[in-house]
Amino acid sequence: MPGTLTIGDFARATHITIKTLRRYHELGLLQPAAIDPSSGYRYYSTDQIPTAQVIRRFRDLDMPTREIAAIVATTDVDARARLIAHHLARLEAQLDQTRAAVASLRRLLEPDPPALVVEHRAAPALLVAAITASVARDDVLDWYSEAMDELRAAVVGSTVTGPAGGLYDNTLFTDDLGQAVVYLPVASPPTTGRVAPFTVPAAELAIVVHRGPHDDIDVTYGQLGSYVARSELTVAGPVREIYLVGPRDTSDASAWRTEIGWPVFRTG
Amino acid sequence: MPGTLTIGDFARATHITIKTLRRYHELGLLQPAAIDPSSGYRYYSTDQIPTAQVIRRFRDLDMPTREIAAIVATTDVDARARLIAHHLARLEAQLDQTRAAVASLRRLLEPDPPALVVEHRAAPALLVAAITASVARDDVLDWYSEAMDELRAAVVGSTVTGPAGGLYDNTLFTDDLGQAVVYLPVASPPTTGRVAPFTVPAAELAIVVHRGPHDDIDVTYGQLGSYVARSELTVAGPVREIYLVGPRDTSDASAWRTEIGWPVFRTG
DNA sequence: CGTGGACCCTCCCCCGCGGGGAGAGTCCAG
DNA sequence: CTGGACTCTCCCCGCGGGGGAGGGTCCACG
Repeated sequence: MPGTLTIGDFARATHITIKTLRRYHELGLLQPAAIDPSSGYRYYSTDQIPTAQVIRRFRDLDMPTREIAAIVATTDVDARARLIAHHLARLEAQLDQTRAAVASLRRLLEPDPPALVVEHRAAPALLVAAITASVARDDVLDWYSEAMDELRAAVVGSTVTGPAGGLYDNTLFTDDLGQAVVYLPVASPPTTGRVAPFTVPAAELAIVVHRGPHDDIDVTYGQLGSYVARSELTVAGPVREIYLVGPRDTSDASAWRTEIGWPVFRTG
Repeated sequence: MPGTLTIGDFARATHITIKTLRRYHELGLLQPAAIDPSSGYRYYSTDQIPTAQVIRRFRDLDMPTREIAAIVATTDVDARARLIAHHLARLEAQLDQTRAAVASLRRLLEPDPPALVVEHRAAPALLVAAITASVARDDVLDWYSEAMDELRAAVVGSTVTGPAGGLYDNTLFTDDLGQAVVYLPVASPPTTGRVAPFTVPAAELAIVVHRGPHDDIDVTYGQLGSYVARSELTVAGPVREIYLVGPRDTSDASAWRTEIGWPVFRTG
């Protein structure tokens, strides 16, 4: 039959491996035009070559096969454009992340360990307006900025009595999933949507201030952690962060200040 | 013991999951400072925190764990720098590839199918200086440029009687691995290093010329493949490419011309 | 000093995307 | 008709990581 290709011919025409073509078939990404019911042989049409090439391009861009399947299955031009745009946005984000990782690696390799100043403080209980949720670690940043927007919107009119902060469950770091709280201290916390009054409990804290963007914050965490271990202290409860200076205050990321508070009590 | 952390403490201090720390241990990437022989408990030293953070940075940059292991195990600064530079080069290449894929995707989605001109030609046998090897598809580009440099060096003094070319086994496209030949036609082919005389066999060819950089070359292959299928022809032997205009001739990639020759014979 | 709850252990299965290879069936030109 | 090229399915492997079961360990509090 003219215009019909065996899987090998199709592989030659598209530069896609036979193995991969078979997988694309079973994933529903690229259905052969015909399958011989007795032999199971796959036969492709020449019309499918352009589709296969589009698939190849998207795979080169690391788009997940499920999304590619959605795109090639969609005839609606707008929906298709939306899917592609979504993926391109993800690529952008990934590029940014790579750039950030490179930069912070450079900083890390600089033989310039800044002095570590750990402060101990007995923090009293604090009444705040808060949003609480169970979050995965990868989602924390997105979740945080959304929640903080909602918080700011909920407290307009009230007097904000201090910098914003957050409490992060230990399991967030050990298991990539845990409770997280973001809060704003206000005189009389409202109850709106996800926003609810909350009392940050009193605690004995070991505190260190992280300077600069958060790409490096694990380094500061590490310093604090090693201080705590050396001082024979033990962790008691969720880690606290207080955002003394943040993106809302200045666009100069190197001026940001984040207080990290580790609830401790003396052991042994 | 001060300065000693359980795996959970270490996870909190480094922001690396317990699961991942255990994997890094069994991969030999990050050995715990001590292991309780009776309980199997892993204990880490605070000194290991910076190492762990370096590992995390490199993983963020998608460096394979084996390479990271090599880096953290090496005390030789130069060797370490070489390893890092190597990975940065790989990241660069990856960025280029992404850019190319995006560009060619855009071209592909433009509804602008250029006219396809397929020529038939009975190519006579041709004596050439050639390098032959079994190559994986991912390595073809690197292999090609190395081999071509070696060829050019081997034929200085001889008269080059035509454009460079290559022969590519079908299994290169169906299985990602196959024989590849690159050649330069010269009057009297030398034998030096990998370079040896070779006779490109006579063949009946279906020929199409690909215009522009090779990012899109699979599209031209697809057009030729679908022509061959519609014409009830069948493939007989390795695909041939002839580099009429290439990077050596002009840096304007859109001016490049590559002849693709598909050995065919009439079927049925 | 006992005990409960938090913590840690190993082991196995899962994901996506792809490759290697065995063993058997199919296709088709000479 | 036959042989060699082609194709089929099935299972295992790689990477880097996650989920969860089942069971042992640690230690502060009562």
